[in-house]
Amino acid sequence: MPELPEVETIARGLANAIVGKTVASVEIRLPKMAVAPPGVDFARELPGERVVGVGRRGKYVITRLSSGRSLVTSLRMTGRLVVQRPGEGEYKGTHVVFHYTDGTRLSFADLRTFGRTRLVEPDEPWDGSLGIEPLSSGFTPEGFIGMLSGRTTPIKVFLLDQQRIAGIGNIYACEALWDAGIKPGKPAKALSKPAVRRLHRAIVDVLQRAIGMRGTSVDDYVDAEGLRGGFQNVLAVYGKHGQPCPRCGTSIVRTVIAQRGTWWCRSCQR
DNA sequence: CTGAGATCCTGGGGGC
DNA sequence: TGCCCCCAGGATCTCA
Repeated sequence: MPELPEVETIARGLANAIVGKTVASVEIRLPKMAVAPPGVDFARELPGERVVGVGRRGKYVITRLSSGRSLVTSLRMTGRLVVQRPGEGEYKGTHVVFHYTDGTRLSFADLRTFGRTRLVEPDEPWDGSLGIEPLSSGFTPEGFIGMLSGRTTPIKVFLLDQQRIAGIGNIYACEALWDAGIKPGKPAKALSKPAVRRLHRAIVDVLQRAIGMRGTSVDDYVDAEGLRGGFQNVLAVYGKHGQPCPRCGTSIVRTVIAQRGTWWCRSCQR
């Protein structure tokens, strides 16, 4: 499931691969996957648009177009954005295909069809409810302490709330909490200031390390070139039910918090 | 404001 | 071997 590091890796790959290309046509096989403002025909409006940049906000890939419009793509759990050359085979569950004038294509595939790509007008404030970027300079330890104060919600639920911090999903929430030695179910307001500082550092550190390894492929995540990431090889707790904690050797447990699988060490996460 | 629960999907795992 | 059941999981919506 693509989270911030995976989406960052995809966006960087796309920036290398499709900036400067011009859309020739768009094939929409599953209409719900391609969303446009009322009265705008997605497939009809895009031909002729040139890709001028690709970036990321939270878990969204943002493709900026020459008209000033953007394509905002959410991959959810099983979405893939892969650049393909003429003749390359299709991914299963390919629902939207952007064909460029040079013959290459960008395939948006998603087995579970939860993903969406949305055409956004130049001034449309699409990300108003998204929280702070955890790798931005605005995300500070002191600011994080303020965000958590008074909140009774479990710290893990807080980390997953995209309206607070944008981009953290289940994998990196589990890994950061393990790194900081914090119990996932602990109420946010009950964390000591040193614990919040450790968690702040752990979040930034785990996200940066994961970007360095081009993301985590536990399921079917691949980057814009169709390649798997490497961070699944260094995970400490995520999906490690019954295996020894890398820090203390205690068996990792799996519990459920807010309907989500949660892996952690009962011994060194307090 | 806050939180709980439903919803959307399909592949894969468990049970038998 | 095969069939059925159930479940993961991010974002969004409704409801309390």
